[in-house]
Amino acid sequence: MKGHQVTIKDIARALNISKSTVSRALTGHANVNEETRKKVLEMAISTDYQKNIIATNLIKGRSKTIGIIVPDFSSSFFPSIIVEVQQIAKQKDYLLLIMQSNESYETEVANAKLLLGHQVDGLLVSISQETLNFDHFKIFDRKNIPIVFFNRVCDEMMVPKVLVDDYEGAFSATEHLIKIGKKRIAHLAGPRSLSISKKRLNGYMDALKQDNYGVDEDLIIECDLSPDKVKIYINHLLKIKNPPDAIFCINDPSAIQAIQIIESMGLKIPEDIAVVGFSNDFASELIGLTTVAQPVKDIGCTAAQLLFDQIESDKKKAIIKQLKTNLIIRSSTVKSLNCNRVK
Amino acid sequence: MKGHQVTIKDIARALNISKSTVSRALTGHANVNEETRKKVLEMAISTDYQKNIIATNLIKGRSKTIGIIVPDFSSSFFPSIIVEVQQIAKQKDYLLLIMQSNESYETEVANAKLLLGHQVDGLLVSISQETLNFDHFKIFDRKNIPIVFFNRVCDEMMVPKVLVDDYEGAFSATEHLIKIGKKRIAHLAGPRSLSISKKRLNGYMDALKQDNYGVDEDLIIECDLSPDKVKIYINHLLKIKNPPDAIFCINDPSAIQAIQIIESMGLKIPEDIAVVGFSNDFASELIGLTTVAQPVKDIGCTAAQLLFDQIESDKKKAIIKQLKTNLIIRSSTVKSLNCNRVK
DNA sequence: TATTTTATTGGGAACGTTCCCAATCATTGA
DNA sequence: TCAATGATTGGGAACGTTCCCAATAAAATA
Repeated sequence: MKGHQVTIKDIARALNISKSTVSRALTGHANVNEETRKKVLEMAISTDYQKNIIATNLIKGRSKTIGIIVPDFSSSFFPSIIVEVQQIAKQKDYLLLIMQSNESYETEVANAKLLLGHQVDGLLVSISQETLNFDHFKIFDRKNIPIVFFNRVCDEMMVPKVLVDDYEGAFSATEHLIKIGKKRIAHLAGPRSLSISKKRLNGYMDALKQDNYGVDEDLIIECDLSPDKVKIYINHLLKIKNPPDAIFCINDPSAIQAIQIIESMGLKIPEDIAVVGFSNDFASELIGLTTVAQPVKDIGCTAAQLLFDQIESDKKKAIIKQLKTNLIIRSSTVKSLNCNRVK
Repeated sequence: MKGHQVTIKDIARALNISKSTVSRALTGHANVNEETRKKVLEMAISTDYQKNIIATNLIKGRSKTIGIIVPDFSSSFFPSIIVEVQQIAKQKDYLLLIMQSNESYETEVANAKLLLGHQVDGLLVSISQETLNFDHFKIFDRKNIPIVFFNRVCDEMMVPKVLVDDYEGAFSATEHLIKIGKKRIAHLAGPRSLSISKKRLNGYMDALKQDNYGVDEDLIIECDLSPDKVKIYINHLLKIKNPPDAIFCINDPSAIQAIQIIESMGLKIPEDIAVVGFSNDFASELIGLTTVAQPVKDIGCTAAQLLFDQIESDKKKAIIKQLKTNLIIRSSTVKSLNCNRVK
């Protein structure tokens, strides 16, 4: 179906000039007669000529394209970051290739290979929860294609990373639960494979220890991030002999799920059980979830900036930027606070 | 910084064979000695060889790439559709280029041109609220590059479109408000430029007329889709001399905003004012918003399918698929219904 | 008038592939 | 022994650009 696309050659033939001249006229290069240029430009418009960026990239040996691999679009977190990156890429005249790993290692590897094949000039990554092997990213490093990790990072690679202070965030969330008088604080932890899980777990445990609370292993559940599993674990937590009076969840979606389950069992939030999440997704404000806010815009900008710094400067530097989190207290931990849900 | 990428030529030189043979070995073509193939494959792996898809696309005259232009990522609606499209594209071995117009006509035009330059084999579009001129899409048609509109469509182009029954959805939403006894039902309408706005407005008006309710022009406010504006209009509606007892909003984000404003003024939902939205975003279930659900998965799949039908079959057909909506009644219109927000 | 300078142009290689066509060689059959 | 067949290979054009280098013509200088 795709008919013949107009090329520089067609314009050259039609005007009876060489393709070199047409190329010069179109790219705004010097040394082309004004009259000729005008004729070329007119012809280009009237024939719907559109330059083949692919061909240009091939000859220039760079693609003006960067890739980003994120786990999913199931909350507002990654889409928000992508919006920021997209904006910076656009302003640098780069194309952004967006890929989802769907939390699958295999898909992530396939995505990485695909991006390599498409000759990306740089890569942003937040790894899947399954990823333990990083060979597919090390290839980029070997080929000198800059790579920047954000949020879910690869510890063993010496490349720039953008993180938030997960330990500190988890610590203050737990401390908050202690301050409002909770005695048995559970933690729905993330998969052990992710360093953010470990850091948040440590923040949680250290806050408990500091206040002379014992760490009860029964109250810590490591779970993968699929919704079905979360349901099972929350239900389990509510049914143990000495159930928790608060739950600090690894992220907002699981915290929101927890709230739904807890309320459906007739328990009161926050009186019976208080809930805290992590990230401050769009939905969290609406349902009144107390959560550790991550500076999404800043994460996106910083990661993109670090990437372009490397692309443009040709030097490697394994900077680690750690951004601040911010505990936002809402009605899932403090009753009196306003909550915008339909009562 | 970007070093020399390994090419087919390098492998050929290293093994002292021709690049034709290497190409054949790598593409799995017939007529290559098993031993030679093995050597080539080994060398490819040990040198991190990655085939340049760009070059292949150039020579094959197609890009195995499709583009999608959506207004934004500010609700779950478009991301959800993209996830579906992404999945189908992947399974067809196509790359998906995701662009956002940010509700800006100019950006949309730039996006379309960029996708043309990147030689997309097809395009999916949901137009921005500013778009009144469609020349940038007609170019695709002239170049015989298939295009499919979804949700926010271009009426004047004879190409496939995927729609939901907006009229019917709005009608049943309004009817629902009438049934629960509301007398002054307002409508926060979308921008006149979008046909979905008109259809939803008509559905709203016809439902009122059918039940012998007069249409009060004071209760219909046309607004663009920016959050600030929505705030102003809702505030206005609540302050007119004879204020509404229900509001049917053009979409979920504005309905959610309406709820926030109404509650912050001390009014009760749904007793004082009932609110209905449109789309059933992720957040809507959480806050108990009654809404007209759109089948996002189906929209994404259908649109992608229609696009690939055209790409693969080479024939044009201006099918219009109209999918069913589904009114989901929650606590923003019926009090007794469960709502999962933190009380 | 002869020579240099300047403006404008065309030719052709290159980017990394694919793929057609011929070339080579060994093997088979008559 | 010779032609025919088959397997395997290499050469080279092509995709649509960019860009270097040379060619041409006109204008300026000597």
